[in-house]
Amino acid sequence: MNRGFGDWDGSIEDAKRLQRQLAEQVVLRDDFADPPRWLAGFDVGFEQEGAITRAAAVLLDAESLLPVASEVARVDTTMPYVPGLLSFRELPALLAALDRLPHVPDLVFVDGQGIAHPRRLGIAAHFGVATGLPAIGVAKKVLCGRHEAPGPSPGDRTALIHRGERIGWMLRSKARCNPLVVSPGHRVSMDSAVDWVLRTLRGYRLPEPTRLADRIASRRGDLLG
DNA sequence: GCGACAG
DNA sequence: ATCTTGTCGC
Repeated sequence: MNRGFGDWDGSIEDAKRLQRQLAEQVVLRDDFADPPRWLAGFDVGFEQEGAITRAAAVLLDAESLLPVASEVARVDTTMPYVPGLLSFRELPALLAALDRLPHVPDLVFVDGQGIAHPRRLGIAAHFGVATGLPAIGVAKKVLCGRHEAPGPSPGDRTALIHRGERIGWMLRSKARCNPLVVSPGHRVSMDSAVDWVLRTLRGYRLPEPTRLADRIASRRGDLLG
């Protein structure tokens, strides 16, 4: 394919048109190695007052959840942050980081929404369609949709609904912590999306793939501590 | 028209 | 996202 932006002309309106077009290509069924061998987590941070976009990619062994590699890619920031168009700002850096990993992951976790998006193409879904890789979106806040508050225990969840459609889950990953917004991105079912987030938790609010990528992208240190 | 609004 | 230490609550 290209780089994930097809024939986008650079305008806001055309970006939305492309999102609706790419959203039609999203696959919401489980279609990845069973069991997956390699997992990967992705997140973005910024340097120089936002002039540079820094993407972090961490590869983990699916069985042990231990990181086996981590890469950082820096690219010039081109677009401003616009709610609903996040991927147009961050996807280029994420793809650059992906290219640096020593192995192609079997399942990817991206910090942000999957299909829990106004046009069903959050950054995790865009990443999935652009790369063809199975992806799950793990966000810290809701972009759109309504929901009931999930119970207090880890694992408790409620449905996130937008315009009558089921678009994701509100998941309590850890006691006394705000719930996560989990939604499938590509080649992953609604149920597997939450199951995999739960299976990769390590006592923190965020699942390991995203938690580790977060630390690196935000310049807090390496894979230790 | 008004408020909300991933990172 | 980012600027940033201690502090309140469980």
